[in-house]
Amino acid sequence: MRILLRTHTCGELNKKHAGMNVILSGWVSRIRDLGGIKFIILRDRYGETQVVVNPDSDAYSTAQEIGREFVIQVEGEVRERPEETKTNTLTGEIEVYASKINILSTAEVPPFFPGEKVSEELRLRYRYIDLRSKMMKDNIILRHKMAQAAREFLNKHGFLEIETPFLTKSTPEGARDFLVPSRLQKGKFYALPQSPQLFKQLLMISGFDKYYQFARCFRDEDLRADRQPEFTQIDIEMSFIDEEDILKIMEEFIRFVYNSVGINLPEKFDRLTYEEAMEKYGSDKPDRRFGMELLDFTEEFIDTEFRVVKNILEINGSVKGFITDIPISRKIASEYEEIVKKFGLGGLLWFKIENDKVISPTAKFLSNNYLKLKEKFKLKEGDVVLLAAYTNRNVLNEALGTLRLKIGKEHFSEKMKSFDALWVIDFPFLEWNEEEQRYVARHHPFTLPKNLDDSPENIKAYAYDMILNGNELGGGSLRIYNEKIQEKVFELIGLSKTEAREKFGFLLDALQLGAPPHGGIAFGFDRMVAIASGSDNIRDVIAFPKTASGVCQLTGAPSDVSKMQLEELGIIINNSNRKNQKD
RNA sequence: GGGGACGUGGUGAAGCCUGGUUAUCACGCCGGUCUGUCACACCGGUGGCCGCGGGUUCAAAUCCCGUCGUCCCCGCCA
Repeated sequence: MRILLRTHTCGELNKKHAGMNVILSGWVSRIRDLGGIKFIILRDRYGETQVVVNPDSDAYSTAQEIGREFVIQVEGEVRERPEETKTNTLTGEIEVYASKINILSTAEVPPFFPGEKVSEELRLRYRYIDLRSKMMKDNIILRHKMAQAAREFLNKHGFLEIETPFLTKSTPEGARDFLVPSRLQKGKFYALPQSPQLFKQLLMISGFDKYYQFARCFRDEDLRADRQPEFTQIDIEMSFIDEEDILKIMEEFIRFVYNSVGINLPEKFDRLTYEEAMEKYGSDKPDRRFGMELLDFTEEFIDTEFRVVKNILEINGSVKGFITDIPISRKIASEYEEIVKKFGLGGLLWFKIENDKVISPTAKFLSNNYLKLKEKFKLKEGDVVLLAAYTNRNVLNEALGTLRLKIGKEHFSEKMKSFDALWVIDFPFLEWNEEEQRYVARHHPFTLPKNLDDSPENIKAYAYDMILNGNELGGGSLRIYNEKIQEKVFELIGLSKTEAREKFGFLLDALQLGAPPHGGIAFGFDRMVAIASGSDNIRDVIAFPKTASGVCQLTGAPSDVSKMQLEELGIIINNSNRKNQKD
C-alpha cells in the first residue's frame, strides 16, 4: 500500500481546516519544550506550522527524540488556537495536535541554522542548509517567477526557445574563454560560450525570425559582487526589425517581467544618448534617482586668474560639477578629492552657501566665479557645489560621475529605493585599446555601424543598453547582415582577412547565403532578479554560486583530476605554475 | 596583476593598537526544572593548540614576514 507522506503543506492550513485530520511533512525548525506540552515548528517550502505535542499523546515519546532540522511526518488534528495565542503569521490562527510523529530522517546538529547570521563562506559550503532560509527560498522563488513571466511574454509574442551548444569554438575579442580539452582531437579545445551571439545570428539566417533562450554564459575573468564565471542571460534575437522595434518590445518585456513580481516600472523608458549620459551623469549606466546632474561651469570660469583652473582652460579644458546639499567639510572634501585624483584630476573645488554667503577654502581666489554660479543656478542656503577642472572632458565626466555615485549611495539611500529605467543609445562603435594599440569593438564586432565611413572615433553603433537603477540590465544591437560591411569592420579592428576567415569563416559564409536584417539583446538575468530582490549580490539569487576566486565551496571545484584523465586528453600539467600544491 | 578589510569553541562577536591572569560575551549544544510557548523562561554544564608556517622576545591571539582562505574595489569583464 502507498504510504501517504503528506495531505497538506506547512503553508496552507487556516481555521477553515479546523477539525480536519491532516498529515504534514517537513523540517523541524524549532522545538519549544515547556516540560509537559511541546511545540514543534514544522517547516517546508510553503511555510511553517506549529505542531502541539501533549504528554498524553502517542506522539510524545517520539517527540522526545527529535532535534532541529530532523525531517519528520506529523499526523494530527487541525485546531483553531486559543484566542490569546493566535499570531498574525500566515498559519498563526491554527495548530496541529499531533497524534503520531514519524521520524523520516535524523539530522546532526548543523553548523548553522537556516537564516542564522553567519559568514557567506559557510553558507556556500552548506548551501542546502542556507537555501532552507526564508530569504534564500524567497529569492529562488522570485527567480522562478521572473523566468516564467519572461517565457510567458516571449511565447505570447511568437518567440521560439531554441538551445545552442555549450561546446563551441574559441573566439578572439571579448572575454577570456573557458576551454574544454577534446579527447577525440587531442591537443584541441572547445570553448564554453561567452554568449550565444553567433549562433543566434545563424538562427536568424536560418529563418527563425524570433528567438530566445535562457542561455548560460561563461567568461573566465576576475569576479565581482555582481559577476560570476557562469551566469544566465535571457538571450533574444529578431529579424526584419529596426532599432525602434526592439526598444519598444523589450521595454514592454522588462515591464511585464517586473510587474509579475509586483514592481511597476515607468510607462515609457527615457532614452539618453551615450554622450548625454556621459555629460549629465559621467557614466554609461546612469543612476538618476538622486538627481545631482553634472553641469558645465566652464563659462563661469573663463576669466579666472586662479592658476590651476586658468591653465586648464587655456588648453581647451572644462570646468564641471554638480549641486547637492550634503554636509561638507575640509575633511570630507579631501576624501572626495582622493576619488577624482585617481582619474588624474589635480583636485576638487567646493563651496557652500551659508548665511547667503559663499564659503570655501578657495573663496579668496574664486569667489567671483562662485558668485556667478550662485546667481545662475539660484543657489539657496545649504547648497554645496563640488566642481573640478580638467583638460580631458571624458575623464572629467567619469571622475565626477564616480564621485556623484558615491555621494548618492552615502546620502540618498531613501531615494535609492525607487525604480528608474532608461535606455542608453548611440554608443560609440569603437574604443581605443591602449594595450593592444588598436581599435576594438565597444559592443562586439558584429554590431551594425551607423556611419561606417566616418573617422573611426566618430562612428556610432546601432547599439543600446537598458539601465535599471544604475545597473546595466541588458544590451544589444542591430547586427551586420552584409558580408562586405562585416569584412570592413574586421579590418577596422585590425583583424586580418586570414584571421577573420579562420575565426569567423562560418559567419562570413552565412552572411553570403541569405542573411535577413536582424538584431537583438541579452539581459543579465541574475542581475534582473537581484535588483528585484533588493540584494546587491547576485550570489543571493543563484542556487549554487561560486566565490570571488571561482571556487565552488560546496563541491570543491575546480579540483585535481587523475593522471589517466590527463593522459587521455594529451595534457601535461606544468607543476611549477600550480597553486596549492599538495602532492 | 594591484589595493583594502577580515580570519579567535559549532556560530556571531570582544580582546590585538599599548605582548604577561584561567582568552570574555551572546547564540547553539548537553543536563535539570517547568503543561500555552512562539527568539519559551530559569538553573547548571560542555566546548578554543586564537587559519597555517616562520621570525622577534624571558614571554605572542596580540609585534614582524610569508602563506592560504573569504569579502570589497581597481585593472579585466566585446
